[in-house]
Amino acid sequence: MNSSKPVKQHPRPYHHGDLRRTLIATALKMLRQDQAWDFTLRELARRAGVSHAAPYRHFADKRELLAEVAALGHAALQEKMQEATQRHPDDPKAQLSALGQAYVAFAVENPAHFRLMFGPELATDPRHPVLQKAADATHALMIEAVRRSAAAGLFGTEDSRIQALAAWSLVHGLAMLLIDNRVRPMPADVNRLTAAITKAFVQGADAATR
Amino acid sequence: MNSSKPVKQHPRPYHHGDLRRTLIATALKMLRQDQAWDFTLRELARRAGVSHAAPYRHFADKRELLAEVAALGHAALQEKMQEATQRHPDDPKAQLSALGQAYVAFAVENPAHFRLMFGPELATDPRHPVLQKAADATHALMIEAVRRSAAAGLFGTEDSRIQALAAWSLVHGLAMLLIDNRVRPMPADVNRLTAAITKAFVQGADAATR
DNA sequence: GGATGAATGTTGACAACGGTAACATGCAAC
DNA sequence: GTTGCATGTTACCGTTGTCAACATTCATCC
Repeated sequence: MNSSKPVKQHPRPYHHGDLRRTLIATALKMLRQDQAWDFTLRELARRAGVSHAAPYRHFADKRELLAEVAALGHAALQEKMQEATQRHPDDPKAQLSALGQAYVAFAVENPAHFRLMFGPELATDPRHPVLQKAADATHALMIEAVRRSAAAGLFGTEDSRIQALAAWSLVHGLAMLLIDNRVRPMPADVNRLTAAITKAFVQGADAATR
Repeated sequence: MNSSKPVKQHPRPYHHGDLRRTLIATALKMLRQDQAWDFTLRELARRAGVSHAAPYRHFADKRELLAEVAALGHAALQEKMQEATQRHPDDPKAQLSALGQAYVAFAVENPAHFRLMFGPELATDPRHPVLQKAADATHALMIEAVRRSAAAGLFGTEDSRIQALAAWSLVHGLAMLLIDNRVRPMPADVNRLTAAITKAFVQGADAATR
């Protein structure tokens, strides 16, 4: 019977209650929809249903919000990478290849998020340790995989840090070229293309050891 | 000898006279100085010594100006790439390696320009054919070099388009990771690092043919 | 050689943005 | 219940990209 007192339910909690999470979730949604990370903080607030100044109660500024979102992206990417390697428990070569494919696939599926994660707007300044740590963890996964391959005899005697950087560069560059529409027409079966390239890389490294 | 009539010389041509070129030149200067391409159109006008609306007499909007600047970057990069290949007239392997090094060196020396050239802000929309053509020409140089190497027996039987994409991805990714400070500490001798990686790639491809 | 029109530049306006400050509201603890 | 703190809102600031209206110069034709 509709008491006259405002119920503390869905309709309009005068204090949103969970804005921080909502803002991040909305930002993720906008990343997916607009394929661009340069949305407006005010637009974000609008979609979250709050005033344009509300976000500032939870984030110092726009960059801090974006950094957090980017860090989440790294977490998701890392998960995909680990999943890919675990699919080939005893085959370092296959692991490395699968890792690369997972990397590129993530970028192609989440282009805006990927660009945000690696873009210069957040990368160059040292003010966001959250993002820095997340990015380092991604890098570490790459290095680890190459180390395992090296231990299994791949890569010959080359410095494994350099080989790791080469592997990372290869997939990172491919991802960038693909999502920036630099490779046209964008191949329908990106997976096959990526597989071909990563396998060629591994094979080359393999052959070079002999 | 100094007629009283306003000479059409340096001091203050009430009509700047060569604004278009000046704007582009100033933009290039700001790219170099600020290491960022997101400067303000108004700031650009200020430095060029004109009012904030003057640029609109020469460019439809900011993106058009940026597209032109990016296209110039491609031209410069292509020059460096060609120069590098011509340094090794009869050695396709060395050519490919030198090309890659030139590519990365350009990126490291002109990070903001490089990011502008390949960034999504101008790449994804089809509205700037100038830039599109310039970028395609860069790509073509890459393909050409790989084709020559393939003709010389490198790469075995692999599809040369795929190998070209792999080579491009490698150097592009390395460039991106370097200028985004993803590889830390930024190695003082980037050239040695790049040389090691490109040579490893060529050697791998070479070994794979046998 | 003066009128005329196209280029080119300037001023002033607009909405939108990121960010801050002052004020309002609701929850929680004494 | 009062009181304090977290959280939300409104009002404001300076800046930006862009446009429209006005001003100035230059080339051209009678």
